[in-house]
Amino acid sequence: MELTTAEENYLKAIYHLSEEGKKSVSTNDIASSIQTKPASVSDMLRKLGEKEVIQYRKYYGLQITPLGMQLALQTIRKHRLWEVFLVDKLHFAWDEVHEVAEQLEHIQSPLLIERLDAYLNYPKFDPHGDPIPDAFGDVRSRPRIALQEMGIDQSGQIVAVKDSSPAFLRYLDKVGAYIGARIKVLDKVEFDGSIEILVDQKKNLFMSKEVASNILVLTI
Amino acid sequence: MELTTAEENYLKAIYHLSEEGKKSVSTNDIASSIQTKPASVSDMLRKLGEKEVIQYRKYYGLQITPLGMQLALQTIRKHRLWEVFLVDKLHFAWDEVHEVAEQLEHIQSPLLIERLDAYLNYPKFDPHGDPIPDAFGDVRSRPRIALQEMGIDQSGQIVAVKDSSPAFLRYLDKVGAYIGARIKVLDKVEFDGSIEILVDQKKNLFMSKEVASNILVLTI
DNA sequence: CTTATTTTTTAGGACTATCTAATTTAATTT
DNA sequence: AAATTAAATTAGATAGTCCTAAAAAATAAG
Repeated sequence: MELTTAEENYLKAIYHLSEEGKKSVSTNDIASSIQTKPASVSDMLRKLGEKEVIQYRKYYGLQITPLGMQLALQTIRKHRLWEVFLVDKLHFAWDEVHEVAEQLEHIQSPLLIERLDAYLNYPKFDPHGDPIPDAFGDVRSRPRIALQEMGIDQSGQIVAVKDSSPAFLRYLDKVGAYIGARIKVLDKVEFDGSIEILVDQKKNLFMSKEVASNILVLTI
Repeated sequence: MELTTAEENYLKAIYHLSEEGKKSVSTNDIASSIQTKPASVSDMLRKLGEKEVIQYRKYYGLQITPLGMQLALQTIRKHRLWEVFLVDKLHFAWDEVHEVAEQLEHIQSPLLIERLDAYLNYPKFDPHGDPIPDAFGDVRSRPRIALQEMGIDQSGQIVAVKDSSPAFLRYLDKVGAYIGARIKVLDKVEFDGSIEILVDQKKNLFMSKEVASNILVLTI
């Protein structure tokens, strides 16, 4: 089954909104997440329903089907592999990759993705720490908690951020709290919720609770 | 100035047909080179004329403008850089790259192409031996002659093929007459026009005149 | 130098994806 | 429960790209 670029973008948006734990995905949510008008979304939902990648009853809402899930994960896989390529090989910065990956993810060539995956050494996470689905769409996402939730003396590895705005990513880069960094909680201040961590066994870092709650850690 | 994917494809086809030495490029030529109908071509020519990438007078023919040339060369640059990437880094075979490069060439990101160029070490030729225009659209194409035209004892380097059909490329690969191979003409048979060459100073190879006239050599 | 043929263009339609404005349905408030 | 508000959908346009069939222009043939 073949989807157009627009259909892939809608389906990806639907998948992401579904994953965010929301009980149901609204037309307006989709419209604002892909910067289009609700009327366009209604049109597309009907089409996606006909293609059976979502189950859709008008006015009642939608549900992504297993087929739709599979297809969305393939697109996400491609997006994240390209991000790894851009950062690891072409030395793009975290906050420069998204727009280009949005284009690259629509290139149709199973062989290309297979080879790219091998070339990048079968990465499991993208530069933002999000897991890369495998060729079958399986995501082995290890349980992650917010840095804010960790206890004193607990150790872990930074694997993702919730807020991936360029400003936030640049801040993290500056202080050395990059994806993959090993950290240990040294102290937590009850009063303001701030936290002190040790990064890579050498650098002490203070963080406000706002920052710490945006950083996801894989605990050891 | 921004062109759509379809416009880029038409312009590229026009550029290539113009380069083939034909005095003028016909609507039918364009139609068959991009596998579409003449009616669609007429439509598009009007649009390309309005965008001033070609000079177009209906029924009289067209001429590519300096602007159009510049844009076509940028697309060709991207196409060929991607081909180098696919072959050098992802180990695609010569005859597997074209279709994928056709898609990749339309990705819009000047930074991406700049970085890709650097990553590939600023290649001057693509895997078929065709020259890669630089960022300004300049092509420094060295004079090349058909292997068939070389004299006995003359040396050179294979830089391109005229006929790049998969079958022909596979044949070349098999006999070791790859792009970049250094060769020397050992003998030429008057009778049938066949030629004997030494490849990489170690392998003797006999070629019919049909094959030899399809191989382009940069003489030393 | 007319007629026939080929080439090219136009006319009109289909399909995708988008929009604004109007309408319909659902949810909320009083 | 009726009225109001919010959300979602449909109607009707527009723009891009392609098509088939018909018409117009240029070229070739008799």
